[in-house]
Amino acid sequence: MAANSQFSMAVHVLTVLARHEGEKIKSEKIACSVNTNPVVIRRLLGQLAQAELVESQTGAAGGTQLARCPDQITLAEVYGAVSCGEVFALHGKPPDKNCPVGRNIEAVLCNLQKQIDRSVAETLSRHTLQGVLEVIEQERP
Amino acid sequence: MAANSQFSMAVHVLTVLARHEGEKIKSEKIACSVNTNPVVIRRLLGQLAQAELVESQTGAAGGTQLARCPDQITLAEVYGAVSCGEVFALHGKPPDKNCPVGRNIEAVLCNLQKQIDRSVAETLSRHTLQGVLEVIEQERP
DNA sequence: TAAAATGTAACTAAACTTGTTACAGTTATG
DNA sequence: CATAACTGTAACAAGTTTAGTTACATTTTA
Repeated sequence: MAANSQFSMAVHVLTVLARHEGEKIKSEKIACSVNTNPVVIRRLLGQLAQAELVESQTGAAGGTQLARCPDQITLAEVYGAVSCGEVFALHGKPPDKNCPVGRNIEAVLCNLQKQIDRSVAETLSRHTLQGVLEVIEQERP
Repeated sequence: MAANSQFSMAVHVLTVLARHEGEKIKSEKIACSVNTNPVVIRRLLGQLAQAELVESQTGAAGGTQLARCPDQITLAEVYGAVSCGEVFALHGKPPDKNCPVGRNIEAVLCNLQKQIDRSVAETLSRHTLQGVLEVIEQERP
């Protein structure tokens, strides 16, 4: 189970909201499409709300809707919102500082990590939620 | 603890080997620099050997050395060898196929995943072990 | 005031990574 | 040839993370 599919879920959730722009959607309805528990969805929506990608309303007749038009939400923002963390982890325990490699490798890896993060962000910023929605609508058999 | 630092460890291990080209290095010596257990290193070396990046010799006076020159080993190969898996995971449970989004979202995400993998590989292929080694040697105070 | 929704805390279960011990197999060397 | 010194690998424990679930306080509509 442990594999972090939050980004996948987030894109899914936002796409469902995008298909119903203007409407307020209940967490239970989204959960049904994602095939999970409504609480899992609400937790995820909390993160997306913090990133100001969605807006929720409590109370009866409450629900969630997009905070912006789908063509103004890039997948890079979504990725940043759910903060999947880094692509690879640095050393758990600190390396031996008596060894030249151990002393300097972390800086190298940290730099590498930043390059990869930028590269991933750049790739994702080329996609918008609108683009995803269009593929979905178009691919419907 | 659970965060997959195998790529970091692999780069570390290979850099240590690169610093001693031609010599056979014992897993215990590497483990000392990485600050972990020799068995962890040997497991990692097994993966690197399968990818033909290193060669090990058993028995007394055994050890491991690089299978190629450091300038002919890219970090993309290293990343591939330890197979950290994908940057994000697809859905755990399959989405609801009655919903248009649930029916088609996986294809979209899968495609996205491939794009990101390519992007990461492209970034990493710009770095060689030789390059890492030079930074390490140069940064020594 | 009651019903219906979100927000959130707490707990469980499953999966994964790392660390550790133990031991079989291999090889150099006295 | 016997021993010491390595690698390779299996098996297990411990810690962390994710997802799922239950429960309940809070908010809002009707």
